[in-house]
Amino acid sequence: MDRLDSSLIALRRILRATELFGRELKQVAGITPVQFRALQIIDETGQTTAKEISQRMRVSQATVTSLVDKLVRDGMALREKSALDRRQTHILITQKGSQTLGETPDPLQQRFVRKFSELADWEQAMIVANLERVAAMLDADEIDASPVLQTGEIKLSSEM
Amino acid sequence: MDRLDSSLIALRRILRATELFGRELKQVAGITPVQFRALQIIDETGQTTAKEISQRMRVSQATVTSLVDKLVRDGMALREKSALDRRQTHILITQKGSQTLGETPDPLQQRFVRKFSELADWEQAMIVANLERVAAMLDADEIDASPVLQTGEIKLSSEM
DNA sequence: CCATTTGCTTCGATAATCGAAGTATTGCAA
DNA sequence: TTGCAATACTTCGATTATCGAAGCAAATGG
Repeated sequence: MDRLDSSLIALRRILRATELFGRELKQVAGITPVQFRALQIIDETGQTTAKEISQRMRVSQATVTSLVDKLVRDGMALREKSALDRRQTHILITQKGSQTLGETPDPLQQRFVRKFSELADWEQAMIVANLERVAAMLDADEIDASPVLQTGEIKLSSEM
Repeated sequence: MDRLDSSLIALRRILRATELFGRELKQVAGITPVQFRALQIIDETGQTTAKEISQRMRVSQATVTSLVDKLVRDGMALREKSALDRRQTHILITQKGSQTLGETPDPLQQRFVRKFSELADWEQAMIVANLERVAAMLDADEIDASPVLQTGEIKLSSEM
């Protein structure tokens, strides 16, 4: 049972770290992790809809509306009615948005990347295998495998 | 670099799972993860102060006040002025609070515990070692090693 | 005994989140 | 074709979590 405790504590530490890095992100870059995540999705998809964001972030459309409101308010994104289906609204990233995405140093990722890179090859392989194992243990069946997440989001350059 | 991506994706999956389990907890048990965490701390310490909770959860005292307000409102906790130092307020858990703690099935922990228990001995050891390693990589230096965390909290019977 | 520190609450603000209700618009079916 | 259901989104009202600043009361140290 000792091992179980240790593993849970380690998991906690990981979660806490992401949480705290989220706050740091907010301080440093003036954007919240959630907004950052939405912006990433808008950027990736080029021309997103509220529905798309809502599905990928697994939040309600109402939430997306308020999120996009904030991005628009801050000049990071734009809304544009779709010509084809006028119920839809396309959401576009602005220059400023791209710039923010590009410049924002995600402190969590940076730290992890740095430390990870310092490891020996076999160590990296082992860590990946184990992280994936744990992820598989936690991923509930009802939850599909989409690698999207809302809190303490990790910025990934080459994202699915 | 592929490994880095894999590890980041796995990390994400872990974070997302905890996030979603947090929501489940709220639905099922009617208590939010944050409140649950506060309640755990109150329970563990027997007679906590707002300051203690604030430090362990790493949130401001103002936040703790509002958190405890909710716990008190819901009959999970009580406030009691300290006789020794009358600036302090002791925060106590109520019967209902204990009951909630005891009965609440933390879905994340349950799942993890079950899966973890199924593993072979050496696998468990390896996972612990690797999780701890990752935790160490993410734990910023400024952050002390206390295994406390606020979001997607994992319930631990024999904590710390 | 006064000034400072400490512990906590109050106030006002913001973000994230939801469900329900409302507004267009599309699309299918009779 | 007309009309009703489904779809896409917003608005509204509510809740939680969170903070900083300001306030109040008690302790403590000169």
